[in-house]
Amino acid sequence: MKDFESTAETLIRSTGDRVTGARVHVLAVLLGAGRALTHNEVEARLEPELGINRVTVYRVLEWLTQRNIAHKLSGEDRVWRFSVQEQGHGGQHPHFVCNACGRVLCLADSDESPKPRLPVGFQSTEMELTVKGLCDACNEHSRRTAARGKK
Amino acid sequence: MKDFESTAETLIRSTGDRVTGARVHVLAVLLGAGRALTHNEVEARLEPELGINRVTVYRVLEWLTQRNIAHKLSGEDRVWRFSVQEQGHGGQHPHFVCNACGRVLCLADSDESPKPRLPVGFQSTEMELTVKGLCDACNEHSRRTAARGKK
DNA sequence: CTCCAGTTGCAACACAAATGCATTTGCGTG
DNA sequence: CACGCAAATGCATTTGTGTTGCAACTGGAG
Ligand SMILES: [Mn+2]
Ligand SMILES: [Mn+2]
Ligand SMILES: [Zn+2]
Ligand SMILES: [Zn+2]
Repeated sequence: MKDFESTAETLIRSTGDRVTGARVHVLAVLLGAGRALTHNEVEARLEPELGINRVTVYRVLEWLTQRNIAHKLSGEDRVWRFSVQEQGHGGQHPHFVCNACGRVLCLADSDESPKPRLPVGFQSTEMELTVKGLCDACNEHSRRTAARGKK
Repeated sequence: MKDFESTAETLIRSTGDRVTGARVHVLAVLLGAGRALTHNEVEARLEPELGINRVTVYRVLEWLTQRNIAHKLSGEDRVWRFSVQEQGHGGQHPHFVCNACGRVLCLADSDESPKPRLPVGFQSTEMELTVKGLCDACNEHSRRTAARGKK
């Protein structure tokens, strides 16, 4: 908890921009999440007595993205998800989305480059890979359900 | 035009469901587009005198997706885009998004499978690859602008 | 031609995200 | 430490996409 807040403060201070309560608390939430969070999930994890406004959370998340402290990604549910830029993950890295619970997380960079053929005149600058499937929890759950059915 | 409409009618009739004006016209628009269109783009290309309702367009696009005549994909702008399922493109295929004009189109399937490493307990069922860059038109445009700047 | 399940139109709704503007605050300066 | 002000925030309102409930309409089977 407190640990995430001090890490957050350091990261924010390093940008040269203002260190505000909202920024520290929002970033601390992201640091402690271990996965990509929606705006709503971030807001739900902020203690209510902090009185941080909904719009402020939006703006802080946007600011974190611009400063490359976090990155945002769009999902099938038309909702932005934000995740801290973990070290070891390059600027571009694949993501995983659980088809059952919707969890989203960043994956380690794979060395390979698929590079599909583009039409003539087209030029590629970046690439985004999303892997879909079942996360550990949902996988375990479905395994157990199947076993129970067999009995 | 008329050609797309008859193709559309054939495709729709083959589903066994009702062949309605809205379905024929919406599908004809998609067939003539050559790229993925948003709901708004589809609506804009429908002649106003047809009097096809906004909600109907949504429902037709959804129906086309369920019947695998079209497929929908989510973009960074939180807007669904619909594209006819072209033959030669498998159920899963990569997509291209132009960073300048936002054009979205389907790419031919690449034979390679990148398969990034997943955390333990995770299971992958499908994968989505999006290539970003400049389309032919925007590429040409930026090339010309650069040349003019040099002069 | 008749009938009715499937389809459509319309109004209202849901909900993430953005915007305008007044108020507050972090922090550099003296 | 108090001051000043650009940056940040809170609040109300708006925007944009997509959805839902329900009454009216219609494609096409019989
Ligand atoms: Mn990521
Ligand atoms: Mn496609
Ligand atoms: Zn899951
Ligand atoms: Zn373009």
